[in-house]
Formats: sequence, structure tokens, C-alpha cells
Amino acid sequence: MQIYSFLFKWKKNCQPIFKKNVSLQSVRTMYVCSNQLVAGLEKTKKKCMSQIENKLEISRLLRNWYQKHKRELPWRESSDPYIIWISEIILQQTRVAQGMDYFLRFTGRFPDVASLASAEEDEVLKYWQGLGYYSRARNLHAAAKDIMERFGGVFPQHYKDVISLKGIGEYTAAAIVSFVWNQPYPVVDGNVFRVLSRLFAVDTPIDTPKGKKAFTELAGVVMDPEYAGWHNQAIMELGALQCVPQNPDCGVCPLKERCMAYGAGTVQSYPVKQNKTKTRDRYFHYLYINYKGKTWLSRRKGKDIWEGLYEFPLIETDRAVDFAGLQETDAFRRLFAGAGKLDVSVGLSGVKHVLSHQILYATFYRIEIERENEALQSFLSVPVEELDKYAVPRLIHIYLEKLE
DNA sequence: AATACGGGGTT
DNA sequence: AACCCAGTATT
Repeated sequence: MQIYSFLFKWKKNCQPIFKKNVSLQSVRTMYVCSNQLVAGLEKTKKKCMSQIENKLEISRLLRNWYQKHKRELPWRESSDPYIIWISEIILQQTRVAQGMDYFLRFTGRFPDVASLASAEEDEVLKYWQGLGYYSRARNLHAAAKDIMERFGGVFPQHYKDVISLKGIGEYTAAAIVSFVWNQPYPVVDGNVFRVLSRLFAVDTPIDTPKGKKAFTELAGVVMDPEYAGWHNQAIMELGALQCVPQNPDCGVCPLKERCMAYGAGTVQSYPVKQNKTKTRDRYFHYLYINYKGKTWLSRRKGKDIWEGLYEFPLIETDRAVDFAGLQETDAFRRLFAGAGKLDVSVGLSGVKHVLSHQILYATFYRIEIERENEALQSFLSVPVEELDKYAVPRLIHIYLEKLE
């Protein structure tokens, strides 16, 4: 029973990092889980003491490793919550190398909350062009306005206020308050899932609410709350550089003696995932319509890909069709009714564009018309040389590059 | 609980 | 082709 009183004390120390009160049993499970020497635990308080040392030792090893191996990144030079915020949003589901230029350009143009809040959404999207997950940019913009109104333009410090902002979830809120103010909230991102699942050989699927909860608790247990920010960066960096998804070089890992998966030779089988994403095929026919140096665009609206971005008039079919087939569609006939004779050429055909849940097969037609007709009124008329002012999806950009 | 949301890199 | 990336919001 001695062990329980000790665990209780331990739990009390760690309590601030848990959002809800957790049961003693749950703490014990985590505690046992957070150490390899599961069998030795039930013995003495002294033994237990050394295990606690072990727990802190993991955090210490991570931080030491981090000091030696961390990358120099621009946002790591800053302690401005705004800068950290921007970097975290850009880095969601995005590699550092891919987001770097965007970060520099974005913070150059929008150096603080006020400048972002007062910008037009179209300009914010333009700065996001090509990065993907465009709701991040729209939410960033909305959140900046929100900060102006609700917090007087000052970035909030309380976790509950931070997470109340659009586009900021558990991970990003924890990252901001721990990096900037060293608040003891554990971060749980793809890296942390991987490191922890291997370190403690946890086979709970990470892509379920249950898995997320379990790993968040475990992350809180492993973290030394006194060095929360440092620890959080360290464990993510380890996942990014050392404990990589495939073929990690475990021989040089600072945690190899403590890694249960490494000990069992099962590193490759972690983390466990349950849901496989399924994709669907779509067939896009873009119409680059020309008349007196002008063309036409439309702004995509909600509940589909690329919300807020611009594109050429689009006809989507449910199967692959050639131009003859396209001409027969109602959409095509309506669009060109009264436009006179069409001079059609194929700009790009059979472009395959892969998204996370869709595979797009796109063809671009360049169509000269004789007259502006009624149907074109519902589109935005744009001088051809001003096309680059509009934020467009990567797929459209590929075609624009070819036009030059 | 499951799925949608981009684009690019690695193996 | 499959998997993953400093995840979040919606259904």
C-alpha cells in the first residue's frame, strides 16, 4: 500500500498538467507504463523513488539531446506569441522545409496581430497560396480579428483563451503556452505519437479519441513540468530527426536503452493506426476563356476543397470525357450560349493532381469567344496580365506557369 | 467516431 | 503506391 500513497503524491505534483482529474488507477497505469521495469514496481518506496528518477531522466535525456542536435529555425529565435502562433499554424501537417519560405514572407508582410487583422482575406490567402489546407489562413485571419476585439490586440496567455481561437486546437494551444510562457501543457503531435508509442510500446491506435487521450496523458507524465517548453520542443525534434517514421537509426538514439519497441525489435510497427483514408476520383474541365485580353475567374465557396481560392470556370463530370463529350453537357451549353463561334484549343490535358482524399484529373481548354454573353456575368472578369494577383490552387498555378 | 481538408517529401 | 508531415473542424 505504500506505493499508492507515493503515487498519490506523485499524481498531485503532476495534476496541473491534466485537464481533468484522473483516477489513481489511471495514474498508476501511466506510471507503470512510463517505465520499463514494470515488474519491479510493487516492491518498495525506494524502488519507486528510483523509477520517478527514471521518469525525469527521460525528459532530461531528451533535453540534453535537443541542446546538441536542434535545428536553428527562425521562430526559435522569437518569444513573441504571435510569431510562435504563425509558425505553429504553418507547420500543421507541413514539413519545416516546405513551410519555411511561407513563414518568412507571411511574418514579413504581417508582423503582428494588428497588421494581420486589418488585411483583406484575399491578401492573406494570397500569402498562403500553394501551402494547402487553406482554412488555416482563413482561421488565422479570423482569429487575429478576434484577438483585436476580445483581447485588445494582445495575444492571450490562458490556455482556455488560446484554444478558443479559430484554428487553434489542443496541440497548438499547448505549443504556444509552453514555448512562450513555459506553461506545463504537453504537446501531442505526430512526432510525439511516434516517440511515445515506441518508447513504451503502446499499441493503442493513435487516430482515435481514445488514443489521443491516452497519449496526451502519457505525454504529461513523461514531461518534466519545470521545463515544459524545452521538453516539448525536444520530444518533437527527436521525432523529426531521430525517431523518424521509417528506418530510424536507433543505434544512436539517446533513449535506446529505455525504448521498449527497440528492445523488442518492433520499432517499425509503431505507431498503430486504425483508419485508412479513402480517396475518390474527380474530373475537372477548366475553361480559360479569352476575349479582348480578358478572362474570367470564380471564387470557390464552402464545403469543398480550396474554399476562398480563385479558379477558371469549371465544369465537373462524373467520369472522364473528351471535348466532344464536354460540349454535350448542359453546363457547357449554358456557359457559351450566345458567345458566338468558339475557337478551342487544349491547353493541358490529363493532369493528375493528388490530394489527401481526392484524385483530380484535369484538362484545361483555351477558348476564344466572339462575344461576351449573359452567362459570363456571373464570373469575375480579369485582365489576363492581372491573373497573378489572385490566390489560386496549385493545380491552376501549374497552368498559369505554362501560359507564360 | 469517422472523415474532410493540400501539397510535398521519402521509401 | 503507401505513408507521413510541429492538426483542426465538422459530421
